[in-house]
Amino acid sequence: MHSGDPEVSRRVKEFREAAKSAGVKLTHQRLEILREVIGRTDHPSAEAVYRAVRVRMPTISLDTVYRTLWLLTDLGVVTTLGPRREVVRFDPNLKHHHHFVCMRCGLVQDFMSADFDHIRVPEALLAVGEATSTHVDVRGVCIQCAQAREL
Amino acid sequence: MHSGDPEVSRRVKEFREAAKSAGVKLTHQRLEILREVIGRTDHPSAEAVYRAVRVRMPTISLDTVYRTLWLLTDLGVVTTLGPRREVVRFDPNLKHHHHFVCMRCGLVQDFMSADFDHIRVPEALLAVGEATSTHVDVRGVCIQCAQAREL
DNA sequence: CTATTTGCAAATAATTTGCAGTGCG
DNA sequence: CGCACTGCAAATTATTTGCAAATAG
Repeated sequence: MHSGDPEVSRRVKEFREAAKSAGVKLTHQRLEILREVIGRTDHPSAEAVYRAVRVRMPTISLDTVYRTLWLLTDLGVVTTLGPRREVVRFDPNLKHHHHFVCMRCGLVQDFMSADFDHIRVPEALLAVGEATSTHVDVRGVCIQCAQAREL
Repeated sequence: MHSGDPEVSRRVKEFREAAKSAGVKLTHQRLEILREVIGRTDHPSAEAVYRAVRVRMPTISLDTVYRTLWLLTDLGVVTTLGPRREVVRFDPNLKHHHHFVCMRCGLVQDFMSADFDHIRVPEALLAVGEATSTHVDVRGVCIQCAQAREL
């Protein structure tokens, strides 16, 4: 995927519109960062985006990259892999299990399911690697948060 | 789950054995930390374990909690939620997708699957919350790492 | 006894923030 | 032309490490 890619121009245009309606300025830095992150499939860290963009724009700073990536996230143009700012959390459950994750409060509840332990994976994955196990994240809203919202 | 729980004693015994065969000492601190983490289902952070253990053992330090939790992880007594030490990574793919994760090199490859988008979840989850979407993590070894291992 | 382990304090790493100058609309 | 944005440097937060004293085996 390079800069001339129609997908990239489509997403850049999408961002121009989102930026306008959010009253956000279109700076050279923001466009470069956006082009870089859209053109990648390896889920880069802020640092990795910084290194790549700096080649074309040597004066850019790492904190601008951070600020811009969070801005893009807030505008719904990109997402993050896993939750924002994760601290290490420990899990005493050694059995193969799955998670229910509450999108409101971050609750993570384990559950077992023999069906989920070995789901048949798409044929196309053979080209990526060999699958060992499958883990399902069920996202939703937990009972407590659902009740709090009803009030 | 409290200290008298048979499950806790079973796991403590398991740890005593693992510790002996690894040539690791059984300190008061380690046993308290182990009891605390085993007795919880909320996947606590090191900080949370520290706060809880400090009630019974006021002189314990946060770094001992960290060292012990990683020790327990290395001994295979507990695991972590997500990979060790995660940096934020950004994902430009806004479509509902799933991940193939290589356990060797950390590669995360997106893939689509309409089947995986809405798997029927176990009835028991109704007691936990309302499910909105399902996301599958397929763990395994990617082609590159598999080839490297063959050499 | 003596090698591990602990607690303290200082070091790191990733990320965020305050501020003065710069540039988009 | 004014307010949002940038770059720099300094602050924060989570986690790790060096070291002298404490302790398990």
